[in-house]
Amino acid sequence: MIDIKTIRDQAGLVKQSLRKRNENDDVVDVILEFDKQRRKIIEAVNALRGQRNAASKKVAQLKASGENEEAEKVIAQAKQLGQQIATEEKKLSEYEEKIMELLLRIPNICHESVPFGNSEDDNVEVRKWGKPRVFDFEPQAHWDLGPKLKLMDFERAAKLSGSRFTVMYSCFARLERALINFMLDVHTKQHGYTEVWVPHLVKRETMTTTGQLPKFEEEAYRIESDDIFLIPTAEVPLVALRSNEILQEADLPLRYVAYSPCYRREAGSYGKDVRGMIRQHQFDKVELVWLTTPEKSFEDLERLVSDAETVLKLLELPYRVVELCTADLGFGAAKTYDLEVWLPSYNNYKEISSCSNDTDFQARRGNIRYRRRSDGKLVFAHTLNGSGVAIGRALVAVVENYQRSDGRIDVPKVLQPYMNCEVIP
RNA sequence: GGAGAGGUGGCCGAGCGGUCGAAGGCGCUUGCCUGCUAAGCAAGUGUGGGGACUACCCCACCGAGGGUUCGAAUCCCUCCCUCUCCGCCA
Repeated sequence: MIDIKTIRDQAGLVKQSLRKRNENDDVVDVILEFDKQRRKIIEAVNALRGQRNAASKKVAQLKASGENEEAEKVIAQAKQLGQQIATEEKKLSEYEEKIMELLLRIPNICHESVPFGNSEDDNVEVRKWGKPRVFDFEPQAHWDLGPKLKLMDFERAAKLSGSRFTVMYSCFARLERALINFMLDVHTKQHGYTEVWVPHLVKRETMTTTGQLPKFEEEAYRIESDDIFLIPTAEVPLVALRSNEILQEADLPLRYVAYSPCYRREAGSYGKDVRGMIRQHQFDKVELVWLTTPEKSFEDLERLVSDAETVLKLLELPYRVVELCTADLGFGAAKTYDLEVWLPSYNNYKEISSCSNDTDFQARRGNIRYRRRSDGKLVFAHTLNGSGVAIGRALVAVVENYQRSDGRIDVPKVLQPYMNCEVIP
């Protein structure tokens, strides 16, 4: 959520940011008008309440000195005031609700460094690492190779759960688990993250903190009986972990890493990535989250990206780093880098990690603050999140990039201790 | 799921219808004192919102939301959470 003060003081900037994202900016003027009304009512309510408080005080005094008749008179007046206050308060809460509803649906303000663009085609490649392997045979896509090896089973997954699910057996199932452990170890041991184990079902409030709600409710799986949601990423519980808390500046940055399954309805992506396990309703991910200060957050984002890159480097998977343009930026993000891994089946790079600085957008929604040492003030923290990295897509990348002409798959060196083998199967 | 207890400021903890934004303690800040440190003494120390927009005034906030009342941290209702016991259970 952006600060209503920013809308008041820098309406132009907010409108510009919305337009850069290809969004309508009319909402800004609507909010400004509601805000004007709201403040007018607040003035009125405050004055009325002041009068009533004074009257109540008088009642206490009069009763103490035994002037009961006089007290009754004042009580009658105060009762009148109470009714007026009630009407004004009702109007006030109506405006406040309207403003909050709109505010919760406005995306974060793009950082000035974000390249302008109209679609994902305008994203900017920042750097490349590794060279896509040149095969001396026709490499197979994982959706062909996996079932052929009887290690991936899309048919039975569909029987159990419908489309966009996968069943895996033996070496592939173990590879999934190996990747999870490998990545958690890299981030905890090499990068110093704190490992967190999180709930996969969260409250509406928690989903609102990170920005999944209210705008994208149709994207989430919801358990109706309890109005509780399956997390679409561990970012949700990790960011909200410290909601409504006051942090110590000395403790910042807090850096969390968590493995979790991710559940996404993928509403509206009907034609996309229909083959294989690239786009699933359920997938595993190791997620990185930082809670940091406004002064450091953009610098920290570079660190976060580099931490995610380390995983791909260690796996020796060719990838590139792309900076998202304004039109492709996510709802809560002020700036985002995507990591894209080379996939032979796509003959292209495919997103495997997305690293964003959400600035104070989520912190304001979740009320995550810290006490600033320099002046003792409470300020909203900045939150960063990034995949470190997506497990399912990493598995696909390993399978496709490490395949041999005989259909077997070499196990990347760093995974061998986790797999207890050098080749699959 | 059943029975009971409870949720108060950065923390601990009083208050149970009016002068309570909230005693007391701890912590923190400043000043004094002091070879250093510790102790001691004194003062200060919540957040948010409105308006004047400087040192000022007002309003709200004692888990959340409703209600009773001239007036609620204090009474009533609903919800959330924590703890204890019972039941069930991976």
